[in-house]
Amino acid sequence: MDLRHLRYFIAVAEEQNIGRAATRLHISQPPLTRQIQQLEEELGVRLLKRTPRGVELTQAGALFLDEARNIRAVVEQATERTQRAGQGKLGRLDVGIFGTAILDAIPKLLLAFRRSYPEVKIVLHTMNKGEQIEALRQRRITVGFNRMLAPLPDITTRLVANERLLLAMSHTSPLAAQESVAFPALRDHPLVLFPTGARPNFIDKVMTLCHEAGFEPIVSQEVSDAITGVALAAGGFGVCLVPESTTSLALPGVIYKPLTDLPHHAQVDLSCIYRSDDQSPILEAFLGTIEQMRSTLPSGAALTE
Amino acid sequence: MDLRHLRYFIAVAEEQNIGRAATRLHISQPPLTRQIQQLEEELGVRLLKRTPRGVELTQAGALFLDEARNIRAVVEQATERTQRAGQGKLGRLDVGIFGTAILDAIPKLLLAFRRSYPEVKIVLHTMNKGEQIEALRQRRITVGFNRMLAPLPDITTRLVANERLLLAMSHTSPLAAQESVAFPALRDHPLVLFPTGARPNFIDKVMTLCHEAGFEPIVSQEVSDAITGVALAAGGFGVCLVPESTTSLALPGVIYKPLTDLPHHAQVDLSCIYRSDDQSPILEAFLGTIEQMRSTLPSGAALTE
DNA sequence: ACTCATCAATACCTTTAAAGTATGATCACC
DNA sequence: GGTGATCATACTTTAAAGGTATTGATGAGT
Repeated sequence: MDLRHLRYFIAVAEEQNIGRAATRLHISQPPLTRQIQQLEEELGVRLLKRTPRGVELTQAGALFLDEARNIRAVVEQATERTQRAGQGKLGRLDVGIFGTAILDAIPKLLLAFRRSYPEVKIVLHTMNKGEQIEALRQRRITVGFNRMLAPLPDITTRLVANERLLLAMSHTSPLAAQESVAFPALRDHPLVLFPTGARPNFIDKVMTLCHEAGFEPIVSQEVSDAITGVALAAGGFGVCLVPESTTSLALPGVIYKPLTDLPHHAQVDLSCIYRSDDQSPILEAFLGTIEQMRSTLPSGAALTE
Repeated sequence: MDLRHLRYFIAVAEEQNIGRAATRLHISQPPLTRQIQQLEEELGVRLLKRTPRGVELTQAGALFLDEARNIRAVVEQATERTQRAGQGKLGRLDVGIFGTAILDAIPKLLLAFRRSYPEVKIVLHTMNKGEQIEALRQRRITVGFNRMLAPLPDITTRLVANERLLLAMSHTSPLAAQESVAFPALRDHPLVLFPTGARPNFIDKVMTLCHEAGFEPIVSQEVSDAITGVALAAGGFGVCLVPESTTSLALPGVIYKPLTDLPHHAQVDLSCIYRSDDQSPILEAFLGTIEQMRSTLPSGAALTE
């Protein structure tokens, strides 16, 4: 049986006349007669009763007419859904994010994407840098977000935003009175650093900046993530260098101060990563959304990749 | 798009390899490649990613695989249901019955049919003789039950049962003391007759029997149906001749007595009627059930049609 | 009762498209 | 850098759908 048989049968059933149905189908009458005979033979069921004025449906034929119309609708829907999936409009996007990536840029991006592609289900997976790479390779996620990614052959990195560094501290800190803080002044203040974990990381970056400024920092504590770092700073453990987006994290007693006397490269990137060979239209769509969002993301617009 | 395309695509998706899928489908590899390309082109969607080791599904392909399997299942079910309908095992049987046909034979028949064909929905329509003929011609019912049907060219009549006549009366009736009643004795007793309506009817039959026995009956009352007739008899309006199956109607104060001295043809038929040109397998099945039930129906077994 | 009109079915031919054969291109894997 | 596996392409064969002409059946109208 063929979809053609169904189409033909529906036409014949609706016209109650093989000749008229043939005209409607833009074929001649004899082949239509044969196709219907074929269908009846294959099913082993008489679908039509031939009368001198045309044909009429048997009970089985009436039932099959319903079924045929249903099948036609199911096929149409399947086609349409598949086409939407092929255009990246329908499906699922698994995103790997790190703990504090939930701040600022990424929610904005995901909301913008969801607005454009409401039928794509976004699933978030919290995982660290190494886990993201692993998950990308195993296709458990389609895209990941992270900072300071080392280049890899099979994973493409794409800069989403570049953020300035700020200093988080307790409002009781001796630096709290200043409008801004000169970076070299940090030589005399204990630092809370994060994140521990896969290298290179933000701790390495801060250490390098200090060395470039000609001092060895006093490390008060190394912690796993930004939230813990800011919390310790609030508790008086020291000051904590953070990416600008972290200011969304308004813990009680925490204040953020801009830094001066920093080199131009003293910024921290936020990038997304995906498999280099991934052709998925949903990924395409997501990267397109990032492109459109660039101007609204911190510094991103001003930077080349 | 064709069901063949779906079948082929499912095989390819399952084998993840066009060559192997071709083997499984008992065709060679190139036509299969082409059919898949055709499918992709028609949908405008890339369903497979070609790799050196075979093929793998894209997201859209994975979705289409689900859809294709679903369509296949829907088509299979449609086929099966249609075939059952063609065998009279699935569908609907509209039956016309008269008021007191609900007694005895007809319920037995309907129950037996439902046991053999549980997926045929039986719909009962209470209507009199004329309405049944009309409803048959308009296809609102497939089969009707009635008594004393005049032959018609487009309606076939088939005897289901032949019932003896009994006499219904009040337990206070002067005839109540006898074990049985000789028919000619009715000349002195007022009769309740039924049914009024389309001729020939049971009233005509009773009148003829009286005339044949050499008397003009005293007609106490003519009523529309057996229930009313028996009820009036119970109320003392007279005695009432009824078909044997009416004894299922145990109204308070009613007793039934056998009749003697009656000619052999003093029986009343119960027949079913259907359109002579009706080839419906459900009707076939129902007539088959009647055939099987004959021996258990009153006198039916002993009679030719 | 007979003819005509209508419609489905059949016979036979044409055209389209699916299946087969042979071969080429690509890429991992030794 | 060959070798084997896999998909794609070119070309031929075959099967099946479609077209034309005609027949057969049946009911309506004269």
